[in-house]
Amino acid sequence: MPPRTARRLTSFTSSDRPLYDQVRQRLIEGISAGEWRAGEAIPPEIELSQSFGVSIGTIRKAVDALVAHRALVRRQGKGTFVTAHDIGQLAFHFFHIVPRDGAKVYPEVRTVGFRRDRGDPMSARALQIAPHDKVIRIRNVLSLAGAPVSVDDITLAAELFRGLSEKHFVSRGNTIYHLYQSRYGINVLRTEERLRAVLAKGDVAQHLGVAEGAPLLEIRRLALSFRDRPVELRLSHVNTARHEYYNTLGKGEAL
Amino acid sequence: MPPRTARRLTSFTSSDRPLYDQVRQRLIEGISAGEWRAGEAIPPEIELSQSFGVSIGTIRKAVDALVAHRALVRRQGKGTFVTAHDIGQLAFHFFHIVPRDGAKVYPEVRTVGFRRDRGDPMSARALQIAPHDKVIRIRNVLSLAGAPVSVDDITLAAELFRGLSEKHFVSRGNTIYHLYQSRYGINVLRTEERLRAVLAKGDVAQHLGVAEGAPLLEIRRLALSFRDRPVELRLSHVNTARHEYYNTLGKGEAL
DNA sequence: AAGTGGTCTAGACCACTAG
DNA sequence: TAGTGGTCTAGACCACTTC
Repeated sequence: MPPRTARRLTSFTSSDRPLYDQVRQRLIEGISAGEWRAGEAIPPEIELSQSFGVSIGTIRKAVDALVAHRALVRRQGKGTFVTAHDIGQLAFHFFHIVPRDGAKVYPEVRTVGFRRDRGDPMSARALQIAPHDKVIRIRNVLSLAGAPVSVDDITLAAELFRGLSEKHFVSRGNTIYHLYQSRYGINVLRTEERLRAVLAKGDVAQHLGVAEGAPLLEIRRLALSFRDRPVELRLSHVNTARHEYYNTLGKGEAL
Repeated sequence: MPPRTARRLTSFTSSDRPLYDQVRQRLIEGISAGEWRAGEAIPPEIELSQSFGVSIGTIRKAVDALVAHRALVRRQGKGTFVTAHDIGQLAFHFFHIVPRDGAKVYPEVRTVGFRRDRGDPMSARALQIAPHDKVIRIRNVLSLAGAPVSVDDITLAAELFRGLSEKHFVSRGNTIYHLYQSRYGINVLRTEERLRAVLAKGDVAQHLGVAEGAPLLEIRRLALSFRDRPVELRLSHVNTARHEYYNTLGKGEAL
């Protein structure tokens, strides 16, 4: 066996980071750059192993990390694919409003507002854009089993979503993230959410069909892509009379 | 090299589950049974490898899964330890109330109620005990920076926590889970939480120092141990005027 | 120096998918 | 049958901790 140091230098410049970490980084770059798009397969492990000049075990360790982050999915006998935010269980990964009794249902989305605007200081800071850069503001009303449950006010950096228009929001389901991915190549990987209880008022109360002063769950969500790049800011007001926000901390599966 | 099948039979009865899965299961059993207690080290990998009759790589894969679930922590050069729910970052893993502006602070806990009772149907079902089995009910008031923020009503199966008394709750911090672990050998691994917005009333409002009808965040939390065994049911009412519930979905670290 | 976990390799064989 | 990911092994060497 040739000395490892020599081989490492053929593919990677010297670095103190582990090899699998560098491979992981390269895969991320390939996905971000659109080299492999959502739903497409990345090259087979053996091929990656050869082109990167590392062992298959190292490739597997790099891929493992990306699978854990839901950036990739493995399918035995078929290949390893870039995660697609299609309708399906994955759509629920970032949608946590469930009926207090029954089972999960797909939400119906109705877009009631769409306009271009200048960013306010709060949004701009969250989205990491300049204070008065252009933004797109969308208001959606989400219904479950026919009844309105949540009013979502979405803010996007116009820079990232050129050419976005109201007609793109006719699709079924909560998969705006699928739209981001298929049309703009932006993969939402994780979100940060801040929840509070507030009192209903104004048009939000009207949309939800509740009285002013009714208790609502307020959710401020920031959606992030690779390298924690901010993608979307969303302010939701949820009527929790018949629904609730369900969350599981620690790995979801039992040990 | 001897055939793998022969070796496998020396340690494991025939099974279609992967070896690393069986090793993982055995480690879980050892921890649950108190063979290695919280904060203690499990045997070194090479020793496990020999006693289980599998390769070190297989041991590592089994341990990896337990580390991902926070049941174990690795410390290079020292060993692999059963996770201890001591004061520290781990205490925050299940505590998600943060100031809306400032940084995280340790909550001060004051126990204002402790009594033995019979389970109501709801609690009994969640804790998986018979409808009228004995339970322990505790009420804690959590304060951050001196101001009361949350009223927690905790229900425990008396069967699991024999001899528990009010005086055990004098400790600082949110680490009731440390008490469960050190005194009863029960490791809380994950929680399920259901959040709603409600209106303040009665003694809860008084404890929090808010008017009746103020919006509060209600959290119903079920804490689970190995094999999803229910440990604790907790009903919290949080004043989110100056604090909020912070949650991150998808792996917490950036890619 | 001894002992621990962390990284990496090379290769065998199994399980699943597709033509 | 060929190609993919999934499991498992055996062993080398590195990085860190402790004595």
